[in-house]
Amino acid sequence: MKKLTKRNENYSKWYNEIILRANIAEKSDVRGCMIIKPYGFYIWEKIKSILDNILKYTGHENVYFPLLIPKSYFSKEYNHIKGFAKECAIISHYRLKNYKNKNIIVDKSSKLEDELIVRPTSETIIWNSYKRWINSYRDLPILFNQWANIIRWERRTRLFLRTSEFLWQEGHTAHSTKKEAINQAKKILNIYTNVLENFMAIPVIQGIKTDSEKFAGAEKTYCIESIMQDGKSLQIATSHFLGQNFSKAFDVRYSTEKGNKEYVWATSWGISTRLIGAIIMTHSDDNGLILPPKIAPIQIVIIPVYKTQEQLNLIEKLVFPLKKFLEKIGINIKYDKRIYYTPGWKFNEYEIKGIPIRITIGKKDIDRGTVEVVRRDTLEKKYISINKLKFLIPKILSKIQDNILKVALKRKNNFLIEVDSYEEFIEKIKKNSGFLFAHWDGSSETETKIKVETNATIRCIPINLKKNMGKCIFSKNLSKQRVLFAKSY
RNA sequence: CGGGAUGUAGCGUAGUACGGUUAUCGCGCCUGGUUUGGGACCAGGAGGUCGUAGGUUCGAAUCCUAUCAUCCCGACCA
Repeated sequence: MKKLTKRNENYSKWYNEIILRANIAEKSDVRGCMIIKPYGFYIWEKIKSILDNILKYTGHENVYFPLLIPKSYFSKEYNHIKGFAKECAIISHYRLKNYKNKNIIVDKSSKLEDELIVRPTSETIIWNSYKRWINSYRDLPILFNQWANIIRWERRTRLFLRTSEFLWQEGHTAHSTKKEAINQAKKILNIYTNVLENFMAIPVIQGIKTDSEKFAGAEKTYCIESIMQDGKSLQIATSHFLGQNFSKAFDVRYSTEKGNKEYVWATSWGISTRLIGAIIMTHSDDNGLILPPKIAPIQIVIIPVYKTQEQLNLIEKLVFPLKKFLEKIGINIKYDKRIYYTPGWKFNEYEIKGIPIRITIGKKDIDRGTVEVVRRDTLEKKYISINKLKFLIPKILSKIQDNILKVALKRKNNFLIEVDSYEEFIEKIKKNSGFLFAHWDGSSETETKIKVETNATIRCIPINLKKNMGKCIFSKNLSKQRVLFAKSY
């Protein structure tokens, strides 16, 4: 097997190769849809279980709504469907028939009167139910979450970053006050930030989308953006304050304590399998994937090096108790004694897969009472005495977790550049230099012109970065604060 | 939807200008043996309706027509 394409030679080729070679996913015969393989799906399951626990702990409940949505529901919220109309899959028939021999055709007599839309997101079908479930202030808040797949008919797709079908989590909440709904949207943004930074080691920037970039149907879209190694921005999560748009469209009112009828306030929010793309592009290097220990399906791999059965027996006398001990404290270990692959082959294989720690044990080690321990993030090789090993392993795992966050954080800060002239802006954006932090006059016209001329968009109006007055780099008009421009995935 | 290109084994490919034995090579796969501390080696083996359909011809991967699919560039993209 040959080496991976290097990142600085062809970043997107490197990205595609790493997914195939690490056995995370592959393209399917269905255009724009991918097959997520066990190793990749395990990463998704880890992310899912971490977030799911936090959501449950903070009072959210999981539900499941149908995949298919009657077309008529969509027409109730015009702004919302406008954003999705061009990428909806429609079910118009429900039966096949055998034409001649093996030629299967659609049975035209099975045409549906009210066609069904494969969900691009579930606001409409969920709000149709909220109408029946919400009558009183006592019914609120409703904090529902759904783990599901959705379809958006994308013209151009990339594994994990933009696929026609993807897996996600969509939260849909209903509240009695505007303030509570806004707080909910912000709270979710913080939960996402926590999962990203503390578990996936991906440093992020919290912000608000401009009108042109916000979710169709939302009053305000909060978002999380992250910068990838190549200097392009990736939208990682969104949390929408929907105002009363859906409650008005679906006529969802509740009786207040005083007996008045009020429309309820809403939020929706989601993260998707796109996060797997973010992990790859945040942490990995030219040797392959680098996974944060907290979400790695396998945290440690042990590779025996042996010539005879007697040697293998000696090795296993050490390996089995160690494996048992570490598994007991919640560490996932793989012991790979396959004889038909050489140790050298395995070293490369597990490097591509990004397994945080590799332990090699051979006759030499047994004689010396040590094993060889290699960290995936630094590729640093150490010999550690067998006695100390079981206590040091958890420490090394947490060091790796900290270190890759630190590296990513440093890169993010280097990519964050203040720019005060349009000339400099154009020059930097040509080189994909990351987030350009520049003054903007707040108008959609300026935003569009900059986009047309430079291909850069306003990724967000940051929440936590300093605010000061200035002049718009494009129009020279007054600007209240700097915003983040970047090229994005 | 506009412009360009490509379809040959699981993957990557040679062969196509100018039609002519049994369609080339590498990786991977299977069997046996030797190996095993950074992608081992030797020997043998399996695997193809050359995207699909039609046409021209004594003869088509190669020429013609249609069709399908994919990729790239653009447009579009909460």
